[in-house]
Amino acid sequence: MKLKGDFFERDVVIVARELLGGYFVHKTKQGRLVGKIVETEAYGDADDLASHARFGPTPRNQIMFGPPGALYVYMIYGIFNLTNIVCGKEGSASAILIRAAEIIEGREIIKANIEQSKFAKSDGKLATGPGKFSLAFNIDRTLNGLDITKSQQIYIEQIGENQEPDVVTTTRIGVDYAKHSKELPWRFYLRNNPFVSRR
DNA sequence: ACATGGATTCGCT
DNA sequence: GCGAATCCATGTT
Repeated sequence: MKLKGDFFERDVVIVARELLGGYFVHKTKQGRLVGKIVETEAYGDADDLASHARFGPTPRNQIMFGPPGALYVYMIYGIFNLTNIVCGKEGSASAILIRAAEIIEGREIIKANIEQSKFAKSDGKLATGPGKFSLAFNIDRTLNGLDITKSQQIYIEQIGENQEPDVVTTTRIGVDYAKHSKELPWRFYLRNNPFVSRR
């Protein structure tokens, strides 16, 4: 079933873990793209020195302060877009970075999407990293603010699993600048899944 | 107005 | 392990 607003209106760290195994769905003009989420990171409010919210509300990050279930998409290094989902109550700032997915449906379309970029390669690995995930699933900044709990175009399905997933909890990638916050165990991935971006 | 540097990826060493 | 590619948000002057 599709995830609704109350799922995202909770602590970002809890939601980040529970998102693992969910199916990210984007219905594009070319066809349906579906990926199983295998790696996430949680980003918090002003106390989290790795989060865009650390400076308070700004034009770029204002969507993080809005209602849960919204997409937060921004450009990094002038090259890639990164896909996040806003969590917590309206007025609080937090979001989950989707870092990697296992392709379930739309592989050929996704390959073509990735080949459009000068800086990503489609051979072998398709959505193994946040930049490649966004490319693969056609997520760009025009979708910033889209409510995935109401959209028919983009949503996340929770699949009923027989058993609890085996989750690895560790520190986040690429946040060495974040002083003490870089030690927070806010990265989650499915153990032994080959599509996780790094060990 | 200006300077800085990043929630990345790939290729070369 | 390191540097380049390349845009723009943010903090500082």
